[in-house]
Amino acid sequence: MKAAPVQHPPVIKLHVLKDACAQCSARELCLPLGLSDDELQRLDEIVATRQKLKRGEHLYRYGDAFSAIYAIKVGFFKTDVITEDGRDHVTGFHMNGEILGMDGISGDAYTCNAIALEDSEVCVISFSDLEHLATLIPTLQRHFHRVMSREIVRDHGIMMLLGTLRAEERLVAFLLNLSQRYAARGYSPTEFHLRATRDEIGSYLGLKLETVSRGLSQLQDSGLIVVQQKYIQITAIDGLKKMLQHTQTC
Amino acid sequence: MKAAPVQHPPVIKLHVLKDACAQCSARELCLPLGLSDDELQRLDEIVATRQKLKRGEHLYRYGDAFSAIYAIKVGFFKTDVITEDGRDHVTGFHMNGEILGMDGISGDAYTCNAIALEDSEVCVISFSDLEHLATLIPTLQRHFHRVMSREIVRDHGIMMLLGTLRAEERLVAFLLNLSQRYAARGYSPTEFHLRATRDEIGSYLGLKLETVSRGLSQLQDSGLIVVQQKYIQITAIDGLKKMLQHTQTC
DNA sequence: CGACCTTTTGAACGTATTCAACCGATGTGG
DNA sequence: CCACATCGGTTGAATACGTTCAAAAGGTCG
Repeated sequence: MKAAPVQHPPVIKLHVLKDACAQCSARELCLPLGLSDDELQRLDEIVATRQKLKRGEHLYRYGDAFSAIYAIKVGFFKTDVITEDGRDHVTGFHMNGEILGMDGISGDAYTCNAIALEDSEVCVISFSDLEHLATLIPTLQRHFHRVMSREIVRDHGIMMLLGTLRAEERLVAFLLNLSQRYAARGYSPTEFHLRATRDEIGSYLGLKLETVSRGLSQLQDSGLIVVQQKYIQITAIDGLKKMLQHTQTC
Repeated sequence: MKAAPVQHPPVIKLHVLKDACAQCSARELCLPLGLSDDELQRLDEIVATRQKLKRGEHLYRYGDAFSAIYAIKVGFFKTDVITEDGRDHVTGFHMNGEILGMDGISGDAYTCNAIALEDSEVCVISFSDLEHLATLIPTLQRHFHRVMSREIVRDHGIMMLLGTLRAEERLVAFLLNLSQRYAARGYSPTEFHLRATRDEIGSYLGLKLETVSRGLSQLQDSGLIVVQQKYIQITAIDGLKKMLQHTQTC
């Protein structure tokens, strides 16, 4: 709910340097991918502000005026949509290097809520600035299009999950997806903390929280994972993968 | 199961004029939206070819090299994704004015199949040409971003549908969505032909074809619609809408 | 006209949900 | 520091919903 920042060039130069894209650990997963040093610096210049959020805070809300997209620097977010009749549905979990807010472009207002599930920090990228810069740096334009396209492909995957998988398979797909994304960030692919509650996971997977809980217990009983509250350890990743390749019919 | 059609681009130049965006009935829903006459013409120039497809033919397949997006001029398409283990899932139904192929941008290959459900015609838009032109025409760039964003928002809506609605509610949402899109194209919002089979609708909605059939019969018995095979008449659109607003819990 | 595909409908079944009780972890204030 | 309240998670039993299996009717297209 802050007012749009006035256009002072940032005053604290030291922070800018240390926060710059070039120094960011998420660089290889984020917008700067593939840019030259020179181009990177020009992108840096339009990332006017960074914003910190405490656990539970909204980055933006459904209906807020759209003016920026956000790159997650550190932290973990969920996005959810709400229907007229009050039902809500988690549309995604998002970690560092990923871009939030692209849903807002089409109607000049965000169409979902983005909520930090742990203390987080994002880079605020003015969308009009980004579009302008994209006309000057083809690599940036192309990469931004890839990022949007990747979001579409991701959504198709979730639709498939929701449309064709059974409860336990959905959980497995969810865990493997997290595992892979943690791996891509240099974290352990077999050991991590869920930041989301069973209820949030259930909403994301189209299941009730009890079903999520039962599913996790069952995977543990099968010796594939170890669960302790939000702590997850994958003890047989191949076993999990096999559960998804397993053709049910015939 | 037909072999892919051989790649003759249509040779006939005279058609180009008559097929131009300015004359297209889908113009107001398509990429040209908001362009000046001059800009429109420049867009027209990069739409090198139009392509006709018979019912059942693939516009592109999963894995095909990506180089173009497609604007549907006339016709009706479905897109579906296929998993390693053979399950497939319909991710969308698409009508004139809508853009296909944006899933291919991120990985330089299409990630789903696009199949004509009736005889159709599309405009082939070279993506590199489009990106180039977008750097020159900010309105076009902005609008293309809106189109991609709209696709993301649409997908979120489907995820919500698949994650939270019951079988009959999914059907109602599906019918209302079609109704609204037909209305936007100047067709009757209360009377139309389904181009998809019960099986395809079921795949899209995460239901079995029998459930789709039963659901439609039930809506008919409730006096909300009339069904005759693929012909649908909505006799009480407010009644349908009420079914979605109805808060189930408390 | 006949073969095939799509759709409808019924009955039995299975999976996820609902309702409910309980447990454990976390956090707050006296 | 402990008692207590709260929130999140687990587990069981009954229920409901959609699926599966099956048969038959209705369309469509060669």
